[in-house]
Amino acid sequence: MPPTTRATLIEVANVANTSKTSVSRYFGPERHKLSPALQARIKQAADALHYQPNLMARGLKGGGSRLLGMLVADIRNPFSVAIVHGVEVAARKHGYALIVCNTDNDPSLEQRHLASLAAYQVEGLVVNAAGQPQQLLQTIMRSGLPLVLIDREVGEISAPVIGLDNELAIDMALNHLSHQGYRCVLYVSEAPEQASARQERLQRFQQQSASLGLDNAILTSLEEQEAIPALRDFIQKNQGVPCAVLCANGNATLAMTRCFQHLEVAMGEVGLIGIDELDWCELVPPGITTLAQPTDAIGSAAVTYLLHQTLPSKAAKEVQHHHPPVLIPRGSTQLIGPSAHLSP
Amino acid sequence: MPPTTRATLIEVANVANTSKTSVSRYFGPERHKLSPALQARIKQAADALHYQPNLMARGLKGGGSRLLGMLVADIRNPFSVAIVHGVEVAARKHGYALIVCNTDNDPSLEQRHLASLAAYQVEGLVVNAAGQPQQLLQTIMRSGLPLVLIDREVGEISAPVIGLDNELAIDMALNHLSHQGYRCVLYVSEAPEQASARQERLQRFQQQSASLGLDNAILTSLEEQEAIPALRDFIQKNQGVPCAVLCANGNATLAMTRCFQHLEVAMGEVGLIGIDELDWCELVPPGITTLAQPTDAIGSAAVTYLLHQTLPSKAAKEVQHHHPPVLIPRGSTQLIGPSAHLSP
DNA sequence: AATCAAAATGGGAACGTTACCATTGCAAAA
DNA sequence: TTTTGCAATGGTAACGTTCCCATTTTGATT
Repeated sequence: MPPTTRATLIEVANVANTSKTSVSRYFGPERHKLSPALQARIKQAADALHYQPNLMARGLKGGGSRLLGMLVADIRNPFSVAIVHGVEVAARKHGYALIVCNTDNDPSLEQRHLASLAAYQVEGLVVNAAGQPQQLLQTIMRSGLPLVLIDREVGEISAPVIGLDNELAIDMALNHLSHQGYRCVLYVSEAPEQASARQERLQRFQQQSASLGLDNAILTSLEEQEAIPALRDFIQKNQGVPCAVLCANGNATLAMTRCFQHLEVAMGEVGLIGIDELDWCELVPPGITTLAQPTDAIGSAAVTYLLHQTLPSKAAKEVQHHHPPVLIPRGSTQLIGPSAHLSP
Repeated sequence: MPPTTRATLIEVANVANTSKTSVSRYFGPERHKLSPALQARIKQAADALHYQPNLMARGLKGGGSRLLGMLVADIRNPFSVAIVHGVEVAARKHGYALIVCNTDNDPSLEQRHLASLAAYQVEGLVVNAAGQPQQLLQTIMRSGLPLVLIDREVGEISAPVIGLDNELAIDMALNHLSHQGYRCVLYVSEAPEQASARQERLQRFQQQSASLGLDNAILTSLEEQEAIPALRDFIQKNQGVPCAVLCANGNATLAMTRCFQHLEVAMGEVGLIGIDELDWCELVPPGITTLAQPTDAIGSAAVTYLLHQTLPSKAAKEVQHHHPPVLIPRGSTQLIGPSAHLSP
């Protein structure tokens, strides 16, 4: 039966008949400096005692806490969860654990979390921001803590932003719609002021829909009172022309799905495509076409970037900042017949 | 401009013209022992230096790491996420941060995570287990680390299990179905061997459906090859009797939704109710009736329990282990007319 | 053999905190 | 006045690790 208290470095050293320094080396990056014989002795002793380094002590002395911190605006948002998952997997692969803090979109909570993450001596910070905690982030960056932003910029902060290749995503969506025969597109997004990604997508949409010769319209509210009439008007104004709706993110897709159902518009007859892949997109008949974000790749890139900052050893190999989406075509962009109309 | 390196206790003490002990007391539970004057001086100094206690050092010395660990079987499962959210909120309320480890249902990963959480000196552990890491958990419990299980038992581990009141949930589901006029029920669950919650639900279903006088059938596979014929047979055998399907969890609901769509069975005409509330349940027309788990309450109860173990000061106030679900009625259990049949 | 460099190992100090015990000051009890 | 007791404060030793430097051992070179 193992003792109730955890074994320490010193105990291992005693059992292995060596010094704490050597044992420390064995568990650190200098193992190769030990003779094979000593290594074997230490391994045996450590196994026998079930030794595990105390990360608090390590973190204290400057060996690094092996902790990464992550700030998430809304942990119940499937996109955020997917990113968390990606970050966690990547962190683990590098021997780091992850403290996840959910801010529930509350800026003051965001501040407190940020402070407490610093208190835990995290070695890097992944931020998927809700508010604009510029000041605090500025301070943190100045303190030398590596920082990476996911999906959206924060004010003037000069930290890298890792996320979807927004321009490519819009291009892919429009190409797909155009290829499927749709000729005019309604773009639906939440208010773009607060989030740089939304702005990029919107701007690219305006450019590209024009250059592809597609009629276009824009809706920047998801409130039913606005969205339902907007959708109805859009369809009526374009009688006879195959219309489609492009949703800038999962929330927009959700809202538009409701609108389609409310107006009893048949998906496909009017096209629907959304950025962000969600569980239910394949369930709502006839299935909603989406552009899935490569969340694992994004998470992994974020961690890679952070660790390159921490250990300048590895040459700052370029980390990819803009990641391409994956098109998942489903029934909602299947135009029935080349010249389908709204029924008269 | 704050210095690039973080202020320490000693620096604060110097500025406030006092000793580190007093500063330490100020940030600990003994603040009241300090005179108001000294408190004010310390506060001023700490604010000026942006002092924040180094939790690594605190954790080392034995003041507690203020960390809780959580093991999640599958972080992309919405139910798990909801629990994580609940635990995180509750932990924060008590001044604790949460390290979330996702095991992706991989038992070996589970073991490694468990070990590493111990290495971080977490003060308590919330486990939503995938495998049956009995041995490791046994060791951990013996080491005195407070442990709480969510949703399912693990082998013989004597840790408390906090989760849904499974019996009540089944009762509520059956009562609802019966009240809506359904007279025979197909119960769908994943293989119940591995998870105690599934067993409890299944057993209660057998008891209660009998005692309510409902015909019943049971399906314990979600594979389409099995599920589709099972559903078809169930409906055909009960021609003329209003039938319903009761899904034991979100996965089952998902699988059955697909089966309904595949067989073109109209929801409502054949009832559908599921345990676990999911985003898309209200989107699939006519909306799927669910029993939502009170995930925040469950998470909060878990944390409360853990902290009561840690600080035996607060009398071990009873923590609730079985939490009642919330019924969310939708169209899928709306029987059209009191004597609806399958269309002939 | 003698010398030297390099490799392998060990000893102590430090990291920032809290726990424990000692000291101080001051008011109430003798 | 003297004692006692309590509240307020301070000093020192841990906690378990890593880092720096000193020491020992090894093996190659003169």
